Amino acid sequence: MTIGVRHDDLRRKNRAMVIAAVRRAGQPSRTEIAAVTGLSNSTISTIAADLIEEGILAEVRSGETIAAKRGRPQVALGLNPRAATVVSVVLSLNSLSASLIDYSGRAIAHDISRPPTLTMNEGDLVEAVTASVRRLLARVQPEHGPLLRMTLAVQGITDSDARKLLWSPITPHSDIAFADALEAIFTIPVTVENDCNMIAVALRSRAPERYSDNFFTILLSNGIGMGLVLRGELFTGSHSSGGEFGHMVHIPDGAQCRCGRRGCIEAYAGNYAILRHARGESERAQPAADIDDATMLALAAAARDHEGREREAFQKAGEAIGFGLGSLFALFDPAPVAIVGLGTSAFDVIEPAMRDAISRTAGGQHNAAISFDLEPDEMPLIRDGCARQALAHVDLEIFAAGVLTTTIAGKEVA
Amino acid sequence: MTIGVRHDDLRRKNRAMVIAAVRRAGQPSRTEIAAVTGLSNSTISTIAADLIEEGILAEVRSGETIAAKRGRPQVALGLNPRAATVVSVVLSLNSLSASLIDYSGRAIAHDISRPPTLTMNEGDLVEAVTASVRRLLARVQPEHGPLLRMTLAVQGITDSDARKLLWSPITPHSDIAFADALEAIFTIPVTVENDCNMIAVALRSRAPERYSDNFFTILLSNGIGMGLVLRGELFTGSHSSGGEFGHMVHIPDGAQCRCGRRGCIEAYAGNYAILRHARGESERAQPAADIDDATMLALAAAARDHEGREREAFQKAGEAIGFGLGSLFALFDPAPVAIVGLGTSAFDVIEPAMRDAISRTAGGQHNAAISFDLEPDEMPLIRDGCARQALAHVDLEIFAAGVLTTTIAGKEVA
DNA sequence: TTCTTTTTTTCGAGGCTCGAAAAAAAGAGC
DNA sequence: GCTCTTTTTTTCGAGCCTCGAAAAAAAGAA
Repeated sequence: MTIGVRHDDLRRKNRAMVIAAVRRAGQPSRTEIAAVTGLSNSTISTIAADLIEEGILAEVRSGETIAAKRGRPQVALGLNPRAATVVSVVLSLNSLSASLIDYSGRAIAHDISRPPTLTMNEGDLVEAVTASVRRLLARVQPEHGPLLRMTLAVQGITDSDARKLLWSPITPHSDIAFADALEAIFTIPVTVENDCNMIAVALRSRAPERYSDNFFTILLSNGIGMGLVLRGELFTGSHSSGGEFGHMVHIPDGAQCRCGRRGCIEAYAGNYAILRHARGESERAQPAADIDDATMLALAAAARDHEGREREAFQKAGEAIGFGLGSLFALFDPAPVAIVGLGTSAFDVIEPAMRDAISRTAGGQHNAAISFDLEPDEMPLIRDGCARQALAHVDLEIFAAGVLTTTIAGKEVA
Repeated sequence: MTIGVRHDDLRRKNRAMVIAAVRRAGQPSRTEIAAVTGLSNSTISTIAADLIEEGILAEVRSGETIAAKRGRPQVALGLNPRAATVVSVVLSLNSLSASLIDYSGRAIAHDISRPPTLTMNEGDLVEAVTASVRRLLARVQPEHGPLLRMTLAVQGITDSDARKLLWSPITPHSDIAFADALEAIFTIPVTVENDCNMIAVALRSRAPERYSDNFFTILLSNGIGMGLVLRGELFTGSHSSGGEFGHMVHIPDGAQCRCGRRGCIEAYAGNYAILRHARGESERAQPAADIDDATMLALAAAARDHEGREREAFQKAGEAIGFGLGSLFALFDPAPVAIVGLGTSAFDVIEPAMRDAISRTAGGQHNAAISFDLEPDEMPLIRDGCARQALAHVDLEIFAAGVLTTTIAGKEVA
């Protein structure tokens, strides 16, 4: 059952809230934080003083703060960029990108490489990641904060502890224990996350007014991925990474899907499915593993240009996604949807069929009110979401706990 | 954003936790509560003393507590049945049942009537409910606790505040403001809840070891209802009552559904759909509004007895439910499922087709591990869930807040 | 009757938040 | 340039809350 609230939890939670308020608002004053959190000025003052002394926050005295009002001017509080650093690694098909992020969320350095993920063996894949992170760290001056967290985003399914990659389209191998391997080398906590989930995290922090309570992010690429946020929290299922929108059933016993089953949404809306249909191949034809962007852009151009199999293929894709979303809306009520990835470049061809499908479902009653945000480039979102996720862990698990205070009270001088 | 934790919230939360622990465990001792909640013995002792003084808990000195061990015997704590009463009302097709429940969850009295809901006008429907509650209360001796809450369960869709019935198959009228009407008369807070959600609440309290984190309850009757519990909390969508499993899309542009759209799961698995198929009617035939139990039992018997359209109809139903569950499992990972209602009487005919369908979906990999609980009679579950829901409100909003203590501290003697 | 054992209560210490008051840091007015 | 006003931030004492240790209570065991 729920565990009791102990006395020290109180301070920990309120510290976390102050940090979160600063992260969200940018550079709020103590008074603003008090207003937002509902705590008293004196409490915020005390907590802020602690956090500043611990080097987590810093007073920002930029020349132009706000309109010079009468009265004592507000002192803006900001995250101290040197309080910590985190590493955000994005591993995708034939592509690997590691970034060092400071505590305020700014990128310090990147390391980008293009390992042939489909043909590498398991050990080499892990080695590629560690080598990339090593290069990244070697290049950095020591004046940045201590490295406290690493998050790895991969397409595919992870275990519920976010420690292993159970299955991924980028490699034939399964059950790769990335977190263990990386933790052993870099001696900091590591988690392995699904890429679409990280996109959702990024969108929430970028546009909280739109993406807050319930929303979906859908990644259109060779496969169809989904990030699912319910009640403001990432839903990742009870066993694996959940949210397998692409493998909801569209047509029972329908087209052959990459997953081995038939009729999944992905088997109509994934790049391979669109290509297959455009080429006039059978619905049972074996899915292609990797389709380059140029091919898909050419298909989209052809679909836009004239009637024919290409246009039909995108319409089928739109229909599959539309019925899928309709089912989601039946379950969760209409919620904001973000469509991410190269597939957005063909969205004008996809959208009419998609909306038509939605309007034929239970979610369709709000069809007009449903709007789709398009984000063509998923990479920056994934990287950003990864960083946010890692920073959130640092905030909650390390800085909110107030290690320094505890140590002083527990062992050292009074 | 999340609001700060204030000092008095602490006591309120811990009081709520003690009450919850007693409600869950039955008659735990103070020591057991301390162990379960992680709070110290002294804290539990203080809180328990307060709650006893306020008449919320009571020491239970039944002769046979537990095996007489050495040492000071544990004193069992129980909910004081007279601390409060709540009313649980279940309104379904041509049937209305109101129950008075004491604070310990035991039913004190019932009032059962059979109003013709399909033909009544809106005002009469509200009047039927108030009259039933009035009869119920009139019959009760005054020695029971004060009436503090009422919950009304109805099939259909409610608004997000649980105050109105937006749509229901039991009446042609819509937007019925039950909560306002009842609150005006009985001067206690009232909420209107979906029946399947209340089934989920009941199951969680009856078998928490099975139904805790994520689970689904599916009600098979003329329509198909669902209760959805995610992360231990009822999910009710952002706008309406959500969880419209029956209106997820099974076959795009398929059979005519009662909701006016086509291809919904319900259009294959609802009683009217099964009857329609068994009679050899077209998939486009208008759904029947009310089918009596005997007809459905006869269909099930026929299906069990010999091959033919009846059996085929139930198989189609199983397939629709199976693919729907497969999609759910793709989204949420496999989770316990409870099948409720008269439809369970035909479950032996439905199950093979259902399992076969699930095994052809992404959720199918765990097919063997998926077990279905059957609960033929939904009424006691709905009634019980309603009562639990009302009691939970009393626990959290009234008793945990400690009105008495506040009053004393705020205005009266010290 | 005395000793053990276990549960429950009591009591003082230490933390935390709050409100009120004080201090600080500006602009406004003359 | 000085004083007044306004707003933000800090300080301080009061009041709760939880905790651990010790005491009290309530049995069975010897």
